[in-house]
Amino acid sequence: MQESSKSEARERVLTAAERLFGERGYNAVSLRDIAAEVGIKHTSLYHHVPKGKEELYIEVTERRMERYQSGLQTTILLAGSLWLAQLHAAARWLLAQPPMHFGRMMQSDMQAISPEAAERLRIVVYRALLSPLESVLTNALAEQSPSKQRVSILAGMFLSLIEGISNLPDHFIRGSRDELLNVMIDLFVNGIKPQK
Amino acid sequence: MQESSKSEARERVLTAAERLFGERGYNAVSLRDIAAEVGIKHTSLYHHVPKGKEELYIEVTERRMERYQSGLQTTILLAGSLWLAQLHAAARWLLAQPPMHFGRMMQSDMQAISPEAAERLRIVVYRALLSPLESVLTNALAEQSPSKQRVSILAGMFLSLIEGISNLPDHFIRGSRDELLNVMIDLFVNGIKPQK
DNA sequence: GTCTATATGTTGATAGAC
DNA sequence: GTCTATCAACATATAGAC
Repeated sequence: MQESSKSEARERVLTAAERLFGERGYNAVSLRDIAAEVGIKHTSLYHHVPKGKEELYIEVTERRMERYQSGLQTTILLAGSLWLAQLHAAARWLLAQPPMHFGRMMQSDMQAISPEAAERLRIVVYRALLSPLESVLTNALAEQSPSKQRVSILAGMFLSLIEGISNLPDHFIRGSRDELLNVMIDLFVNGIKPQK
Repeated sequence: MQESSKSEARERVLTAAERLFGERGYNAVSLRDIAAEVGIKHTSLYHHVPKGKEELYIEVTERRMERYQSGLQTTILLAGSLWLAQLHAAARWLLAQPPMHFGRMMQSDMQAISPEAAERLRIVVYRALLSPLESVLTNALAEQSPSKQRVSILAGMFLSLIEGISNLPDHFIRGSRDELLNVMIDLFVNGIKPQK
């Protein structure tokens, strides 16, 4: 154990990068910012990530997405066998995480890296977030034996609704985000009309 | 008419800036990009917008939002008196526009400008997009006499669903975006269950 | 693993000629 | 209104010493 092949210095770099990229996005984070957070000079980063900023971004984004996927799956598993409870649990878990900034990732960060890397990452991101939700929705819609296509679309819309809550400026949130979550789930399950 | 106080050269600058900022976001557009589109040098921009890039961004974003507001209102007005038709018309109109990139605006562009300007713009953006939808939803929920609060939230979620469609990578769109629109409206009105 | 020194490019901005 | 010339600041990246 005295030789951690994935050195712990490198781990500190990745952790800092993941946090900063996640919070501010690709363009708004410089290598100097990341290095400063770790307490080293920015040129030292190249020892850990020889190919530079883009490689760093790709690596930490993949890490992050793996954590999203397993976190979501675990949350759903622990929520019991009722799909409505699973849906609530998934939404609550997602809102408890640092904001995804899904729209920014897709429309800003992906544009700033190479097209090939962007295309790969887009798929990774969608798979990580959609597939756990798709399994829940397949249960929810069991009596309708819905198409995989439709399940995917509904899962995407569920994510959009979650993301919308994060995008709201504070002025529009009188109550807590938990209340919004309930309104959101109600909308998703029953549509516009029933207040409850 | 021979003296257009708002000179037409300035107009060309604003038009180019509006398009580029809208497509790529604040950080990804340089003053040189905008100038090149107009066919002038980037230093000439300062004659039209003395305070520089941020002023330019604020001005064109406000313009854009005014057009969104009036476009939405007109669309809804022309859609007849049934709220469901109004909702469809609003959604179709929004999807026919150049993508809003709502999430990117809120999470990336707003972060790149001064906090005071960002706070003002956030409110402008939300008012422009939400208020026309709120009027439709107030009709839709008439029999429930819903709170203004709830109507605002639902309008925001409607926008999130629209935005979600723009954020989807092409791989996830087998059919047309029009089909997605129908699925989306169905979800918004009836919830998850009815296939239709 | 981290440093210093350095190369190279891009950005937003100003001054002043035409 | 547009230009040229110029600037300071900041970015990513490389080479090599310790």
